[in-house]
Amino acid sequence: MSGKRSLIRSGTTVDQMVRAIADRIVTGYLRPGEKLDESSLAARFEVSRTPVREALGQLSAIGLVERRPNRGAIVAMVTQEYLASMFESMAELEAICARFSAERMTAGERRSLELEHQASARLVQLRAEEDYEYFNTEFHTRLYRGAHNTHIYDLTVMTRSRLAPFRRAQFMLPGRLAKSWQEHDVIVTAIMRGDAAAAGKAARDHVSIVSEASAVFAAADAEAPKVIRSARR
Amino acid sequence: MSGKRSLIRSGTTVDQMVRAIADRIVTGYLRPGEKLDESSLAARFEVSRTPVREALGQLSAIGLVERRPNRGAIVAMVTQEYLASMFESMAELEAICARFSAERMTAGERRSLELEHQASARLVQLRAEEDYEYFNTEFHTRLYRGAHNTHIYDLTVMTRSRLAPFRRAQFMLPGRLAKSWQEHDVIVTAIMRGDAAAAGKAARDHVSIVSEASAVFAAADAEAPKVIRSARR
DNA sequence: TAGGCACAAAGTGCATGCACTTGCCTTGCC
DNA sequence: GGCAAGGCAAGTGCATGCACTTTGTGCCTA
Repeated sequence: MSGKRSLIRSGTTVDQMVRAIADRIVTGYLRPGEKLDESSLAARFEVSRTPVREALGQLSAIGLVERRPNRGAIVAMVTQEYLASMFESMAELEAICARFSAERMTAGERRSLELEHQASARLVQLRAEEDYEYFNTEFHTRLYRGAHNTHIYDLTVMTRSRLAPFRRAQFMLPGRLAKSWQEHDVIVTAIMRGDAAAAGKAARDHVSIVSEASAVFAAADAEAPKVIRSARR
Repeated sequence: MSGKRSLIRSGTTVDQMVRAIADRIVTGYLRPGEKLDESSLAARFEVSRTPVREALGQLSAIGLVERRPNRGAIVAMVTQEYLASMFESMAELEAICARFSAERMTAGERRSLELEHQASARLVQLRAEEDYEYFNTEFHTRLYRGAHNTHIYDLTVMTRSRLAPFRRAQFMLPGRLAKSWQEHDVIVTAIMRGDAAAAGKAARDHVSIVSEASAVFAAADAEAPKVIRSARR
């Protein structure tokens, strides 16, 4: 085993496990409440239980998984109340980022924000949900970076990843694509004007709307946390 | 060894290690840059390296320690730039908490906030830095809780603990005690009025001032990250 | 039939051991 | 005397093993 590993490995084994498991949680492949069995995960990724345990520990430290002593780990289940608090926080964090972005983005950042935003209009016309989803993520990341505050960036990205499992399919709601673009447009305009207050408010409103759109799915998820033992390799 | 442990243990061994190490970091007993040797820590706490490793992993996940693959762990060193970003985030987070507190605190929460605040005036007159420090922490925690948003609470507490090593001795600056109380007073008054905007602004300003006060010490710390191997038991 | 008791199986928690990496120090060479 | 190569000690990374906890299941009893 020792020899084979080095071919696959990029960081340490533990890091890989953290990324692998986090990715499956964030993308919704592993669902809230689902059991995370150490031995199965170890077998699945062809490592021993030790790095799996460490990975689960780290994931629980950042809140993506929940660990009950002697009773194993599950993908973090989130109460409706805590979920709401995360959405609200997200709105506030994005508001801060937008505000700071309006004040601090460099000319280059502003330009590419605007360009990309205009380019994405096409995706809306084409109703290209998948592609727009990708662009949407990029757009928000630009805001986070534009705030020029690394810690806010960290907090925001962290919160977003914890929310990710609950905001899948937000663009499936009819007309959501176009509305999203228009809301982005308000934010971009405010930032280009350097109007911090307006940018903040627009960003907060935007997220609030997304929250409500997502809440539907979140509720559905919470009701039926099907426990599917991941079997395939 | 196996038998003896159970006497001491409260949570799992790993949890204890996390708390123990985090505590030493937050209180400044372990200083930024200081080396965290797995074997020494294991010996010191009379456990094997495994739980120590897991604890270090978790602490690195939340940013309190830094891990270099194959090269051990150190107490997280923070660049001046990142430190500044944390202080700025803190100001924004506290502003959010204060705003929400003004809107959402229950009558009981408002009452006890005000009472405790008034009571602390005595500590200022007595120049009881230590006691005031404790009260100060309580005061801010009340704000975080008063926001009635668990996730914001988590983010804020987390950021505060990461800042803790750098804000020691903030009340040693002459006159800081009285000024701090007055700033709190502005916040309390705004909250009692239910004036969210004013409360937010007052909280932000308050933290900004603390940041500047702390920055002095932070800078001093960063210059001389003495590596002291913790020896006592 | 319901309630509990004991035992078994599964799975977690930690200790230990070994391979590997890193940094330092020595040795030999120019 | 300076410098590179090689070897050594210290320390990390992961695998494995064993003890302990939890949970499920069958059997016994009232």
